[in-house]
Amino acid sequence: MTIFVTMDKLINYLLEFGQLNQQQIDLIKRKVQVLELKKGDYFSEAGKIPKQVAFIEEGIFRVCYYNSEGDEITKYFVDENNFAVDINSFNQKIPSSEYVQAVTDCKLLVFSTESLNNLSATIIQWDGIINKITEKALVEKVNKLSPMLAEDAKTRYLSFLEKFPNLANRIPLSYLASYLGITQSSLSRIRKSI
Amino acid sequence: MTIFVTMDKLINYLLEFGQLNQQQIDLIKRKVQVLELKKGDYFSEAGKIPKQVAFIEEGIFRVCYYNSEGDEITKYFVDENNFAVDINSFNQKIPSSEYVQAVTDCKLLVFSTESLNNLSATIIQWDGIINKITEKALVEKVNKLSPMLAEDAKTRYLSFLEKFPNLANRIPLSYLASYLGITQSSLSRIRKSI
DNA sequence: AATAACTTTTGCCATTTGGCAAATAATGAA
DNA sequence: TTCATTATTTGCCAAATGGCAAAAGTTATT
Repeated sequence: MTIFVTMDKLINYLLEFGQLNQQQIDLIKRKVQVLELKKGDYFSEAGKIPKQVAFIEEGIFRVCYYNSEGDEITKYFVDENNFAVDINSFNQKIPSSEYVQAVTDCKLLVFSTESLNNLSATIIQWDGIINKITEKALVEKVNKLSPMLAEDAKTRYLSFLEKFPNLANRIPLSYLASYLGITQSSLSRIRKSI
Repeated sequence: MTIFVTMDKLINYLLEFGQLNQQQIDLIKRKVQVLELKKGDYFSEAGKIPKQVAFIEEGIFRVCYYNSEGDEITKYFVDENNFAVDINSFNQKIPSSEYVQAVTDCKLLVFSTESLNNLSATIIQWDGIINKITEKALVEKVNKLSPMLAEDAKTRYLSFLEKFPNLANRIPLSYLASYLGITQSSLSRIRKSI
């Protein structure tokens, strides 16, 4: 007996980027593993779980690193209905200095490296779909980051609220501040001033 | 008689991302068009030249847009030995609000859309190579932009100098300032303070 | 309910950056 | 060379942000 899991969100997401027949969809579903993480858990970190790709059904991730001054920087957030792309997997020689953490409780659909290789070999459109997804995710990141540099702190916060109306209140102030490139106290004051 | 153009930089660049035999290399060379732009010329702008992909043999591009306040923002620079990726070509429905300008005199190798389609259909590795190049370029952009947010203006400038030691003195102050997200006068003062 | 641990707000002041306009320097064209 | 144009620097002051530490507020645990 197979446990019934719809994975609708994932399949619909993939179908935005290419066509798949029912047989292929079923194969994809079989290659996916359900994973739940609690708030604060690490998805990717020293050894624990090998680098894999996760589709976030519910919850928020953040991708972080420590800069040269030792401050923890939140590079970006990844929310529902998106893949957590390991941005450095293209740079495979250098071990990633980044880690990925669940900001809220998360429900994930995880592809292992083997599954990905298998799907790539079996489904002719797979690589194309994954490439489109990756590129779109990266372009979005650039398009989010770039205008932030020209904005002052308040505008950055307001833009963030506009783009992610339902994210700000689920993220600790400190994470958001480090993403926006301002201090906690400044963000607190900015929030007050609105 | 064929004009002899080596295109070494381009070919070597492509070979970093995948293997190509001599026949394929010759085909690629035939599909490429040499284009020279003068400082200040636009590579991509309202209609003039249809969106194409350029490999920069010599010179510097900048990709710009106007933000909601009407300020001209330099989103990023593209320098020698890189492709000028039209970041919004993946978003084809929306006409790009960005334009691409030569910051210095430039020597380019240009692929038209037809050439790209043709190469894609003829050379089996082509799409894979292009995807790798695109992803690498985008990842680099994210990795450059992200830390800038956490830095103050002076540090941003110093980081820029470190990463592009031979770029700063070839770019007008105003372009660099808008890339760094600071005003001209601030950048001028910062430069003085060093 | 009480405690501890953590998160957010606040106060105080120094520093950084911006806005604006004028002065100076550099560049290009005649 | 000289003039016009453009780019850069500077002065002045206001506004924004940071640094640090204490206070207030939250949350989780016992």
